[in-house]
Amino acid sequence: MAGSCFADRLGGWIALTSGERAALARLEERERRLRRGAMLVRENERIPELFVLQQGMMMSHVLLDDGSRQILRFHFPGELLAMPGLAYRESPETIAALGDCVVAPFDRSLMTDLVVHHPRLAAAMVVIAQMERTMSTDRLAAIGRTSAKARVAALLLELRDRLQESCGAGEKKASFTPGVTQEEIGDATGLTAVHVNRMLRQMEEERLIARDNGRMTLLDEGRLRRAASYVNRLDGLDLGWLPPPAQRD
Amino acid sequence: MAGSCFADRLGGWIALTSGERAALARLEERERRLRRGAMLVRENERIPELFVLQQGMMMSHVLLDDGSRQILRFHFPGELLAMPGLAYRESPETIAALGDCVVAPFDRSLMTDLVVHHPRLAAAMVVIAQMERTMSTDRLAAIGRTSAKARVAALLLELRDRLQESCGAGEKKASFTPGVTQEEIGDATGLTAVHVNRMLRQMEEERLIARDNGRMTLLDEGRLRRAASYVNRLDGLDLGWLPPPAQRD
DNA sequence: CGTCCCGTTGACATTTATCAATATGGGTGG
DNA sequence: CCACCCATATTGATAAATGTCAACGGGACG
Repeated sequence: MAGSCFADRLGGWIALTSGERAALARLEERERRLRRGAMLVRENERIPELFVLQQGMMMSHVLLDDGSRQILRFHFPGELLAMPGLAYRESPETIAALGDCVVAPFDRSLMTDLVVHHPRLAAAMVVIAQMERTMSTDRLAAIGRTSAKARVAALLLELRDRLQESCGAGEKKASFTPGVTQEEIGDATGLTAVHVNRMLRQMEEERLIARDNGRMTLLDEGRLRRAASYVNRLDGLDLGWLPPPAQRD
Repeated sequence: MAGSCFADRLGGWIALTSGERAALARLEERERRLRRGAMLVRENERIPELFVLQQGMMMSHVLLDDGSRQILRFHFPGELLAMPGLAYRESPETIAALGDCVVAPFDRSLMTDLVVHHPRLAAAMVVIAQMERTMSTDRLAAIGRTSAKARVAALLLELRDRLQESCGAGEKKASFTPGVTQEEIGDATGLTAVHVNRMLRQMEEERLIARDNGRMTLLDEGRLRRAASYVNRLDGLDLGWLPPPAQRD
């Protein structure tokens, strides 16, 4: 029975006790399937539950008055969804499936139990929130102050790194399938689909990337990384302050 | 003595027990004064401690290779600084004083104690992190998908709202002193100082705002709010899932 | 076999940046 | 008190980056 996607991801950072694993498994007792394009949570609507993404890729976005869309974050298996529900009555963002997905819905009250009985997991929630905040501010700086090409490059690197992490792959592969359209890349980077296309072509001509069908290969990752001033926020963690696991386990 | 700036702010959202107040007071036992322009934490350097901002206004920013700057967030009294230190070994951002400031430094280990002995405060940390993430994504959407005028308007509204909250003021005043230069507004909104100036002038001509010396007055807040599609993220909180206070208090 | 979504390309428009010059005002040393 | 100086604000002329509109192709899928 699958264990827990979220526990598997956390387990990559800290050694979980069996008691902690049991508590996390409770978050994923139910499951819900979503078709490509389905909305899980809608902007400005009440947030009934939180979710663990088990399979597939999703995104959070907002729609502006003029109909344009800003994608705030892509989500990969093992991540928690709708976390703003821990602060707000209504969702500040829409969460939708990029492809067919499976999510596990759970009630906020389970989070209450977690915080009370498993302080170390509570601390892990704080850590995750800080990581997400940092990735969000990285994107902010990219959109505010870097060129179109740099933004696209940064997004490609981020997608590659997060894709690989969620697959639990060992070493980094230069080749991967982004799984997002050029329009989605544009909505994530604050560009138009047309301009994203031109930037990809330009990067192809400069031998920074190669494309074949939906597949993409990073030909010169060092140069790409510098051009984008990209930092992988899945690295460089320091969890030394986390408390020891709860005693009762 | 002095109590705790952070506790005072938290107290606006949840009724703190005396035990909780005592725990929070430990975060502010030391104090450090900063002059305008002083750096508290530098990008890519080790994060020695966390801080509570007690007096003055600060900002977090990053510097790009080409020398340009992106301001990620403004900080007001009662806020926690350097929270990414809970996840990363090295700071992803620089934190600097916009004017003369007082901060209280404290060790990460105090956060560990807090999480273990005061689950409700641990939950509050998660809530704060979600609020900051949401404000950050609001800015992201503004920079990615709205006009220069809308971004400036949104920033003015945000500064006003947060300034007032930190002063514990009751009703909203239309008139306030932003306390930031046009260049800083530009670096926060992804614009140049020159263009910020033009946008302010234009908003003045349209009778959206009035300026007198450093003071600014929002003449038509409704229109401004719509033009910026601004939402005040200090409102709309739902903390219903927070656990009860620890028993030993 | 049609249709729709996605990618691609060109011509042109618009927004915003860049560069340069001029105020303005407060602070500082003489 | 005065002369100067620095940071900030303001304005105009021009350039660069990116958006908009329009058209076309290919592949997936019903």
